[in-house]
Amino acid sequence: MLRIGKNGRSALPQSKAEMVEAWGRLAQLLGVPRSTGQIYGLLYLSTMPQSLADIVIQLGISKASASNGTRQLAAWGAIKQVWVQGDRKDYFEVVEDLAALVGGGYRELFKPRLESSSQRLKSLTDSLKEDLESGALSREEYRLCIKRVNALSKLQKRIKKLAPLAEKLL
Amino acid sequence: MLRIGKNGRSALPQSKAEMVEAWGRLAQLLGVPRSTGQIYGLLYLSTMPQSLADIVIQLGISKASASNGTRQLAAWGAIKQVWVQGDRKDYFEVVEDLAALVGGGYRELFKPRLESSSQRLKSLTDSLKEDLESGALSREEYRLCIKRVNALSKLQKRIKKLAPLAEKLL
DNA sequence: TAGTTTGTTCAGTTCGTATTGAACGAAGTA
DNA sequence: TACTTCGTTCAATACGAACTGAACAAACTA
Repeated sequence: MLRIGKNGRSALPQSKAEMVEAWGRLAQLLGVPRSTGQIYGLLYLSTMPQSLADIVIQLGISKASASNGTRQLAAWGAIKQVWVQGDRKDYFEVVEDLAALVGGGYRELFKPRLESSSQRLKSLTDSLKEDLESGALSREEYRLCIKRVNALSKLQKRIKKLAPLAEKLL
Repeated sequence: MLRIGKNGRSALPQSKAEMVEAWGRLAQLLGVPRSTGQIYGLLYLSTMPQSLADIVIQLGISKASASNGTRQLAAWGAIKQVWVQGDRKDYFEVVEDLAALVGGGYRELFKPRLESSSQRLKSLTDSLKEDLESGALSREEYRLCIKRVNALSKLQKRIKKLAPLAEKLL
C-alpha cells in the first residue's frame, strides 16, 4: 500500500529518495539514462518486487521510460523479473550480487570500447604510413607520431590486462 | 605552413583526423566536451607547438571552445603551454608522459566522485534510521535496507583501494 | 593617444538524446 | 466476440550541455 502525494507522484521515504537520486546521478555519469539508474536505486531499497506500474508511480516517470529501463537493467543482469502467481504483471527485483552489476556494466559498457580502440590504433598506424608516402608527413614527423601511437598502444594493453583483474577484485 | 581546404577549415592528414576523432569520442564517453578531446588528439600528433589560432583553424571550432579546452587540459596536466620567444601567442603541446594524463583524469574526474559517494552513503544510513523512527519503514524493511547499504559501502571501499593501485599500474 | 593582436567571458543558439503520450500488439476475461 | 489489462514501439517534445559570435580586457605597437 503506497501513500500518494500531491500531483499523483508517490511520496518516497527520505532514504529511498536519496538512493534514487544517487543512482540517477551515477547512471548519468556512466552515460546511461538517468531514469534507468533511478529504477535501480528504487529497487535496491525495495523489499518487495515492484511492478512496472509501481515504478512509474513512485518515480513519476513514464511507462515507456520504465519499460526501457527495466529491460536494459535486466539485460545487464542487474535486476531480474520475478513472477507472482496469479498476476499477469511483470515484477522486478534487484539481483543481490553486486558483482553481477559490476560485471554486467563492464561487459556491456567498457569491454566493447576497449575492443574498438584496438582496431582504431591499428588503422592509425596504417594511416600514418600512407601520410608518410603521400608526403603529408615528413619522415621526422612520422617518427614522432609512430612513437606516440606506440605509447598509446602500450597504455591500451595495460588497461586491457587490468580490467579483468579489477572486475574480479570487485 | 598549413594547407587550407574548402570552407576555410584546414585539411588534416588522414592520421591526424583519425586521432582527433578517436580522442573526441573518448572525451564524450568520459563526459568531457568533445572539442576538448579533439584538441588533445590534434596536439598528440603535432610535432610543433600549436597556437590557439592554429587549433581553431585545424579543428574548425570556435576560439571560445579552443580557449576553454586548452585551459581544461592544462589544468589536468595533459598539455602544457610553451612560450616562443618574440611571440605573444600561447603555444600548446602535449605532455609526453601519458601517466600525467591518466593521473590528472583520475584526480579531476573520478576521485571527487568517490569522495562524495562516501558522504552520500553516510547520509543514507542516517535517513534510514529516521525513516524507521518515523514509521515510513517497518523494522523488517529497515534491516534489509541496512544490509544492502552496507554491501554498497563495502564495494565502494574496494573501489577506493583499487583506484590508486590502478593509477600506479598505468 | 589610437590601433593591433591576443585570450577570456557571457548570453544566445544549436544539437543530441532522454523522455513522453499515444498508438499498437499480445494475452487474458466474460 | 467485445472488452480489459499490460508491455512495447514510435514519432514528437523537452531538456541540458556544448558550442558559438560578439563584446570585452589586457598587453603590446606606433
